[in-house]
Amino acid sequence: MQEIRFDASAPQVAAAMEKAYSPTTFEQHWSQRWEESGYYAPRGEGASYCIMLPPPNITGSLHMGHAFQSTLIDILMRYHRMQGARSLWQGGTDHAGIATQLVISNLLSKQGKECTDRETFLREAWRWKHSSSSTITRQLRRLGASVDWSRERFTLDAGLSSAVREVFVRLYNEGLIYRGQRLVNWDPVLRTAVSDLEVQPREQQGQLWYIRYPAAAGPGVVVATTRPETLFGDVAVAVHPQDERYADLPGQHLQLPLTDRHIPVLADEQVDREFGTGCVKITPAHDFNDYELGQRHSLPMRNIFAPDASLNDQVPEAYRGMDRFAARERVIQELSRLNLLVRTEPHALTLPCGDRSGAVLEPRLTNQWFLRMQSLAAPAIQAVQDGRVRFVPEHWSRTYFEWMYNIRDWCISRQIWWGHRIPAWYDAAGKVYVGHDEQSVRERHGLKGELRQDEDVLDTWFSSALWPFSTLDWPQSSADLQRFYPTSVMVTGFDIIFFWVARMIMMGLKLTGEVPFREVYIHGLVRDADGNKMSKSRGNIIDPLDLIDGIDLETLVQKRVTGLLRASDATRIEEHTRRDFADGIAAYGTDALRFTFAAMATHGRDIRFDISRMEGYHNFCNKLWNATRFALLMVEREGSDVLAAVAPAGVAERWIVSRTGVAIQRITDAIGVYRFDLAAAEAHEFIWAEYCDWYVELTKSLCAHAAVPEQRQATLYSLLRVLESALRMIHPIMPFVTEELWQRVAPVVGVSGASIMLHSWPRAADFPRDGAAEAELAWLKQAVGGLRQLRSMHNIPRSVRLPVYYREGDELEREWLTRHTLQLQDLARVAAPVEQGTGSAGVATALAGGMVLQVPLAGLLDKATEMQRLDRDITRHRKDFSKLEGKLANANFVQRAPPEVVEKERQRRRELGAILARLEGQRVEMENV
RNA sequence: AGGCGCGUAGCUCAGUGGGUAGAGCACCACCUUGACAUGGUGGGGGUCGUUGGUUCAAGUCCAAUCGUGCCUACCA
Repeated sequence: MQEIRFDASAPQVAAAMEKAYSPTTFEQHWSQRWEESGYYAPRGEGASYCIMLPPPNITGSLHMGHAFQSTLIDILMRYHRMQGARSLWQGGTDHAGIATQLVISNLLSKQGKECTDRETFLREAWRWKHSSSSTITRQLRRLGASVDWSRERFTLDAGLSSAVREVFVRLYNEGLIYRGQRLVNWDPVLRTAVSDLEVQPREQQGQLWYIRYPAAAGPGVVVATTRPETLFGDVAVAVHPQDERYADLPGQHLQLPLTDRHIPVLADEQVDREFGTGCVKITPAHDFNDYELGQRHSLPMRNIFAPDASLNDQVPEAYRGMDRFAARERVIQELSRLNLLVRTEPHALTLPCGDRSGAVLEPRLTNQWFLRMQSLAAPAIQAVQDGRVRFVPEHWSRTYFEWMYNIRDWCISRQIWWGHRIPAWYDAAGKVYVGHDEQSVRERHGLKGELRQDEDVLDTWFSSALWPFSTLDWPQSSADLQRFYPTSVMVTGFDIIFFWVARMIMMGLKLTGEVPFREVYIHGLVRDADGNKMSKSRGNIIDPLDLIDGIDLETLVQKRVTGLLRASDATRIEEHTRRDFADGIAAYGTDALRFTFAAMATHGRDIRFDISRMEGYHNFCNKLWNATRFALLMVEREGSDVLAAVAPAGVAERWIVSRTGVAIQRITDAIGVYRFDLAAAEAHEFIWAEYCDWYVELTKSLCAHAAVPEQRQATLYSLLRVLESALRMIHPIMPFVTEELWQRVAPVVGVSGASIMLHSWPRAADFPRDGAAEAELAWLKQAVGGLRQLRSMHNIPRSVRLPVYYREGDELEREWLTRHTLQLQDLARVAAPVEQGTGSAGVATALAGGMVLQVPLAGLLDKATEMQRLDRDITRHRKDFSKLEGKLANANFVQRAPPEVVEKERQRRRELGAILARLEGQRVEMENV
């Protein structure tokens, strides 16, 4: 589909451009156009390049982390697409079991619907999913994310669900999945088990209670505990076998307070003699350490909690049905009354909390499904060790190894409804059968009687771990699977190395025999300007779309203070918001946001989002916009086809071409090593500091003085040609503005194509390095800079042209002076022409290489100012010079440093010496004026 | 307790095989010049946390130390 939106030969193109960059006028247009035209789909026959979008949660809306990550992925996708790779960004969403079930339950209870059966709940859940799950994908489109939406997947899709069952069956048949009664982290609010990774440790100031357990005869012992209510689950008290204080205790029995039970004292090395009294109560059903100790000593397990962590019928009648925390109070009261509470002391402890519910978790003995990890981990460790999977930055592999070496079995069953139901069936006798579906189970095992499917669903991360291949039709060996798997790189935050990366590698290797991705690029986490994590409760969240579209202060305040968990936070949040965003947020546009993300994507782990930085990059967009407007205006003014240019390129053209090649190479290299910050910095530097500040300015001068139209055309051709390539080299970072401008620029230089995003990546080889031109321009810049400084320091108004004479300088420099005399006039406001000077009395000087540019004081310049300026320069140079002298006087340096380094320093000393001599001579003369 | 980071200009951060410390923002001065005041020109500002070591040479390598952050484990 060929589409030329602008006819560059029509004179109104540039004139029709808005004077100021205004992203809202075109961004959405292009994002729709690209998607409708199918540009996001893989194309061409190049090598495959594939990235899996870490599937966002269907409950979610786009936050800064998503926006940041998607920007980085999109930079990679657009870059590789332009490099000619057959590129696929596979997108989709995750059903997020617990999170979604929570959202929907809340929704239903708000509507007054109490949902007590699975079928109704799932019907509601799917209805909700269909109506609102596209929020985040819509938002991703606004970012310009070039995801191939035609292949969008959802973890509960039929195909992906079938893959999940297939994996479950295979791993079960191999004995890697097993069911058993184990102590697991139990969330009493959600009433489900969760895995170790879903536990959020939270520090809290608690208490340590010292409780006396009387012996049948004698005083008994004192134990220390942070959870007195669990004493009802006690089955023993343990001491260290070498603890002399209690040497005679093991074997004796104690009276368990508040009950009529007696429990034994036993000896175990696990006991820490230093802690508390050195006697520890053992509650195997409610503590992980006690559980292990219980196993060793074959102790009974007494489960005293119901699923909601209220006390069950294993406790004295008075406590039954009581909430665990109420029970704690009651236990303490009672013990105190019975004089069994010896003392209480404050104690800092870390409580395990559910990452979704926030509830304090209880270790609880339940039947769960587990995945054995040891044998899966070994090859996954190997894959990273031998480089089949490479972490960037490399040090994250340490974190990965650390976790993998100490891996524990994964509890994969959840007692909720929303998710992949476990494909296991029980017969009347409770015997379990695992298979794809009930039918196949019956056939395989010849079962006639009633079968009941397991009520549990799988942990969401179980299906996420399969995402790199389940989205590509695995277990079918599809063409896409062949082509795109293993995928190229996984882009994600360090917070989910374990959740995602590690499990994907294990599952990928186990089920496909291949790693799921060859590289893992770990990016930092976006924080606010003060380095705090962004969160609703802190009220420091920024919605990426507000940065794109803008938002006024009042709306922003409202947005931040509604829906808070604690209403008391509202005042503080409002205050901070009014302070930090006094004028609201301007509509900066997607490209400015993306450029900011790229610029911040260093290899550190915290990314502080600074809105002033974004404002600067929005200005950069404007700069680019206006540079293009200027270039097109120049072409229009010329009124002829710049392609007809026949004159050989001048030195300025050769220079900008050379610099363009360098910029392309640097950006290419930076993206290759995931240094988006360096790529952004290079683009910024090249476009602003080289193209705009120098080449555009030179163009004005060159065109104004061109003797023949052909010269002008040659200059303008380079102006446009370089711009066209510059647009391409920053397209991956800023897709919208580059497309909008490229559509206008490309036709002028004979580059055709439907879209910049389908065009090729610029090649450095097309912009050859030109050392001679670079040296010459460096000289010119130095000359201009010197004269400008002189003007500025002496406060000479712009309107006054400087009379300038030259002295010294070699033949080459005199040639350069002649060649650029007009540019010197225009850029440094020099009065033409620059003649050879006759003396040095009464002049201020600027140095350009070996040449001295003189400006007569003649009432223009102030002697005292000039003396000051000279002194400043002399001081600086002398400091450098003496440092160099010292270095070169050091025999060790001269002997041991590489000869080329020594030579370089000698050369520098010569130059510096010459400069210093001139400055000092100048100073003597100035003094005599 | 173990692991991993970070400490460079007022702020946010670069600094690539050791060889002249950089950018953006902020600040000061001047300038509405025909792409852009969302701009231009010039300028000020850092003994690179501290101490020691290796080296001819250390922001960079090594060790120690201080500060700070995160992760994992433990916490009766």
